[in-house]
Amino acid sequence: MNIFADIRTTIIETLNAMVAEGALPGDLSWGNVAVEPPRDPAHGDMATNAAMVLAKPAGKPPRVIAEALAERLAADPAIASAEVAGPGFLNLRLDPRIWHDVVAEVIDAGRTYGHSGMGAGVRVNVEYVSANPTGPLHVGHTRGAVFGDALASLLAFAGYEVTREYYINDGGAQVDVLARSAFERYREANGLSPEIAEGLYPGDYLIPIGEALKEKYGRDLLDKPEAEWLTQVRDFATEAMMGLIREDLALLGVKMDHFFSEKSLYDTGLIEDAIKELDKKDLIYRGTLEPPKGKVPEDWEPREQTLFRSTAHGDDVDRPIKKSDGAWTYFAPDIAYHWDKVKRGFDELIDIFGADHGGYVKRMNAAVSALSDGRVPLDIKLTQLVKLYKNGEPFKMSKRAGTFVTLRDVVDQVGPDVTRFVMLTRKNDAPLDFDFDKSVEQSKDNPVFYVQYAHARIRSVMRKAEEMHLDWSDNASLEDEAEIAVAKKLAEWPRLVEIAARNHEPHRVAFYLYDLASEFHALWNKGNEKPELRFLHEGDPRATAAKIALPRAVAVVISNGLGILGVTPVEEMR
RNA sequence: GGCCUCGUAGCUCAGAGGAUAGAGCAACCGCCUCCUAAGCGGUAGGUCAUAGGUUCGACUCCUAUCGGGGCCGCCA
Repeated sequence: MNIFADIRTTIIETLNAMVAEGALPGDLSWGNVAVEPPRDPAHGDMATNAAMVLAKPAGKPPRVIAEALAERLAADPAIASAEVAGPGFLNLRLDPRIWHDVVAEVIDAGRTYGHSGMGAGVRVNVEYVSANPTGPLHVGHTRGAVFGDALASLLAFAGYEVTREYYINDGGAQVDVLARSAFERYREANGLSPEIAEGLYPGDYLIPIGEALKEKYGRDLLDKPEAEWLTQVRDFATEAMMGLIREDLALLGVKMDHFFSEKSLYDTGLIEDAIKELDKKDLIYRGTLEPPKGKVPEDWEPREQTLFRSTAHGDDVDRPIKKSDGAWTYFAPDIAYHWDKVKRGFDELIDIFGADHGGYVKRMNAAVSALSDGRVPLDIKLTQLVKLYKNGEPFKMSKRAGTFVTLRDVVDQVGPDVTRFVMLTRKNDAPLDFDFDKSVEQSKDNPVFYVQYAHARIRSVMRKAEEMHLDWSDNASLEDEAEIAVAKKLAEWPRLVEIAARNHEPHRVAFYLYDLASEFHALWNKGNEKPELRFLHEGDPRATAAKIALPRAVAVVISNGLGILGVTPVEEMR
């Protein structure tokens, strides 16, 4: 039940009736007709802009249309009143019964309240994290992981068929570097001193890998030339790193449906296939790029390369897909990977990139557009930097000094729930300040606890109600405006889910939960002044059952919302 | 130089083209013999960076400018 959608349907039906009667011309489109909560509650329960958007195409003044619409809508039993206001808004007041229906519906639907049909039959692939398998995940990856995971859950909640996917960059030069770094640790394990040359990965996390290599190979590899051990060590180290990464993801509660190996693309010839596919569309050619404008790299010299005509699909310049030595560029397997996604039949693709990969958005969009002939939309969401603080002071990180903060560091210190919630209380494309101390602070300064606290309060009350052995009722007693306000907020949930899903913006869920918790806390405190508004009424199971329905419904929605964010709703906070 | 992104209260941030732009923090004033005060109510705080444009209507869309951040052939 989405009362905004329901009322919109009523309005559309009424408009169609007006067309049938000749009160409106027949060639109108209802696409821009919106029904939304009014900013000012004094304006009623919901408002529609129908008269204003139809005024011009219908050739009638907005207020004339609004009056006619109002008259008809007022006849609907669900609508208590319809008033024309301002430039042509139609403010609707609903039959108060509707709020009782909402509460009953929430309790009845439980975990499914807010589920939407908007994604029915739509297969969407969400690719996120996709960190190089060369070390543990760090803070930046954490944000992408949380964001992608919440977005995937949100889309699933909205009815989409979602696949969560991780692209393993195990085919490029960086895993060779990993192998060489691991080999030094292997030498170290065998009592030799490691030579961590410039460019190798210095991190301690490779020491156990060196030990494991010694365990497996003894001293056999020590005197062999690189060519003889590189592949084995690389595969071994890559697999170990992916094991590490899976553990990190598990710490955060992130589950992937599918890990896709870049290396597998080389083995299957999919890259050649993908490029052939582009070639068929006349999008591959040999050519020389213009030097970049402005600052020209010192060693720049014109070279003939194999290029993808990405400008034909909205990119700024064509992109090389082969290096001058004939090897594929990084972009080529990416094209193949996305082609594979298209071939697997996804209707929509979503990629989560770090902001530093923003320069790749246009070329990836061009590739998917070309490979799917524009049929499959690709939405690339960029997650901005996370700035770490400790008690208000910037927390310095240095890769060189080895003091970069890992996902594990963060989760160990503040826990997965806080990590997730904090990272979702900001739009993905806005930089995020993350303060280790403030994020675990148990105060209203901290939205996580504010929302959790609302849930805990409700559960506490419900436990006490259990002891009264009452007949749980779905029929809520809603008299006070504070109660109605909470019920109205609950009614907005299905609409919020659709908006958040459509925009690929899970942070809206976090902000909604904060608002809902706020309405709830206000109602709770009103019980101090007006004891009749309390949820528990000692010796009166009937009154208790009626009053407790509303908070029960709130707990359901908070639980559902936190579920999307991947945060555990707590039973108790003491 | 080009592209992307951001610019909203002192601070941190919300805001599907809709009405008088909203929260939290900080400041000030109140509320616990009462279901969890980790809470609530109130006061104060604004040229939505700037200038144009699109239209019934712009914080929102377009153009230009200013400012912060990111990226910019054969690295990933």
